[in-house]
Amino acid sequence: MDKRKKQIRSFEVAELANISRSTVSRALSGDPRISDDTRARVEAAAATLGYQPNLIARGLKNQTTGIVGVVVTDLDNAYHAHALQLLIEKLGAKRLAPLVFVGNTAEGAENAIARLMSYQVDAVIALAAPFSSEIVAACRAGKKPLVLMNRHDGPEDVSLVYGDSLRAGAMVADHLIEQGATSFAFFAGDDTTSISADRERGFTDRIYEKGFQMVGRAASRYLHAEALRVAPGLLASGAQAIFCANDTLAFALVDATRSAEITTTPLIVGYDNSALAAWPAYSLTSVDQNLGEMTSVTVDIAQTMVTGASNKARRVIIEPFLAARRSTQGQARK
Amino acid sequence: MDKRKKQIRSFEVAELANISRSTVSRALSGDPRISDDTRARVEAAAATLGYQPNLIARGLKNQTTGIVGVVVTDLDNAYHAHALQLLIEKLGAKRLAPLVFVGNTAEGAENAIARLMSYQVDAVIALAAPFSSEIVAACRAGKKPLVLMNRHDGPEDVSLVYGDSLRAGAMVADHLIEQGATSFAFFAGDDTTSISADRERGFTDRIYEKGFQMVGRAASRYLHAEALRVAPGLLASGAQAIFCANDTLAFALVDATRSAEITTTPLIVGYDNSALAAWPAYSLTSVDQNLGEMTSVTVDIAQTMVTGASNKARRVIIEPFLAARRSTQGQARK
DNA sequence: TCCGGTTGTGCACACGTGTGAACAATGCAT
DNA sequence: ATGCATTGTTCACACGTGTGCACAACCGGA
Repeated sequence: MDKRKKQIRSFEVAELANISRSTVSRALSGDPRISDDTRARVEAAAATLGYQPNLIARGLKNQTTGIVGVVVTDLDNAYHAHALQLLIEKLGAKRLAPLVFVGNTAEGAENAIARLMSYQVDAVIALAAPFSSEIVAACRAGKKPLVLMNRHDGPEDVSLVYGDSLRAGAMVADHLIEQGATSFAFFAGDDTTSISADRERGFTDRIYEKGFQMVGRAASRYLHAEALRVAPGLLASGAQAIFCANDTLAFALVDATRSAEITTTPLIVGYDNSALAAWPAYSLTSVDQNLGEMTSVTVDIAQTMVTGASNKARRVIIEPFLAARRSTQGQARK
Repeated sequence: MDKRKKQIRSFEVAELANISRSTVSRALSGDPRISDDTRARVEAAAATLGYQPNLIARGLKNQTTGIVGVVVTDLDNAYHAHALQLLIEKLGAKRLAPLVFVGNTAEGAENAIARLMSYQVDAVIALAAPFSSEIVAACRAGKKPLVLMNRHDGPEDVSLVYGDSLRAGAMVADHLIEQGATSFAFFAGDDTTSISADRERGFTDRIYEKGFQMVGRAASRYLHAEALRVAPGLLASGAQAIFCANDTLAFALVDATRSAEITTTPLIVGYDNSALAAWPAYSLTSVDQNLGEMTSVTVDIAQTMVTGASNKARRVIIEPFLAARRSTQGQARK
């Protein structure tokens, strides 16, 4: 209807303060050449009019928008959803705005990246994106800094932030050996990234190093239903302790132990320490990747690149820790 | 380093095609006044150069950015996370870009909205935002259309999309009565929105209408740990069937029945039909709000307002349905 | 009075795009 | 040959902002 009621611009502020538009800009940006009383007058005028600068126009002029593209896949996975939340919160705290795209479908991914670049984002954060090669190419073409979360391989010019999967695998092995287990198995995921493979390698290397044997292995996509079908075969291996590449797999495995008729329940360890792991229904021992620190470091890197303080790609490894719960207390679970 | 390698603009395309810049713009936007062969030439040039229009500049000129602000709270709640994922996907399918803000902290909320408006979003979608009054005020001041998801009250000029909680409550009551229950209880949430209250009213009204009695009631925030502390008191009421305002509450209630020493486990119904409800560990009967349709309608409304096809606020009620599982099969659970 | 320095402000341009209006070219009828 | 409609293209401006440069005002010293 009366949509033509104009948005208030810096011009209106200048008019009210009896001053030129450029002085308004300088006063609000803290230019030292502006006298204190005119600055006060400008600020008063801006406040009464409720002036908010148009960040689109500013972005066009300054060639920097304050927008960070975030590419994420599979938000059904609680771990990714939590990471996204932390990213959004921490970007917001640094006055960066996240433009989020979900790239599940392969065709949508290509498209999403193109649109993301069209919006002149200052940086791109990709979270567990399987199609990262296109992203890398697009960011390189557009000269945009790129941070990959949860991947440990990539070209020289992209930043990497990821958990120390090898060390985590070793930690889990030590913990299970301490609890008295002597035969072991691994429940793998189907990552296109090699995250699952690293967890497995760190685990098995330590097992062998300590003189024990791996007696079973299975793999499944990170879907509860599918993992549930695969689980009985893994349980049949008779392993006393099973390390799962992911909490979802671990929950399915626990569910399988309940429905199947087995004499002894193995010790079970998951990965991601999702909220559900702490619930009494599972009380699952799980590796915590320290997502809080991981996301903090990620946005720090992104911001550093944006402000131009440095454009050197960095790679940071985050140390995980183990949240031990009932699922690895051999005696308590008879 | 060599960051001064210029981004290719429409000017470069025009240069390559031996044509003026405005003709490039018209050719790509499908203006019928452009001859077919020049259009083909322009498209070829754009393709070889990999031209992607600068949406920031376009947004400034057209006064419409294609960006939709999404405000969400509490992404830890799997239900919200899932809704956000669907919103992002469906906005993407309509070529709208979601700028996401999390407004958990009250101080951050005010700030987030201001920045959101500064980015000249075309519309705002608020998902279960408790601080909606500020959002309404900001959108009204900025003349931006606003869609509230999962709220059934609001001013005349904002659109509302929400599930029919009263009907869902009645459906649950009918289902439990069918299963043979004769005494009932309700486990309430602490919504600032009145969603939980509606679910309760629809439920109890039907219970009374059928001549039965409510014998218990408890309330908790939507946190597993807190709900777990409250649950035993509710179980002590001896109700044969308990309807929970939320799956999280229901899961806690189920956990409580396991740890406590009770002779008969009540029938339990949750709300949201989260992924976990289908897992065998709980197999929880739950109300499905039909999030797919809800989010579709929401982005449809947003898009309609953006394209200017209509600026009349709409309110749409989504019909829920019941996913019945083992938790309400009286005989199977002895 | 003139000059040079300091301090505060305004003019005009640029960012990359879309679009109304003007204009060149062509065909057709008078 | 001239007027007129049609078709394809270009010119010039606007969107709202930041900023280099010029410039006004003022002061102190010669």
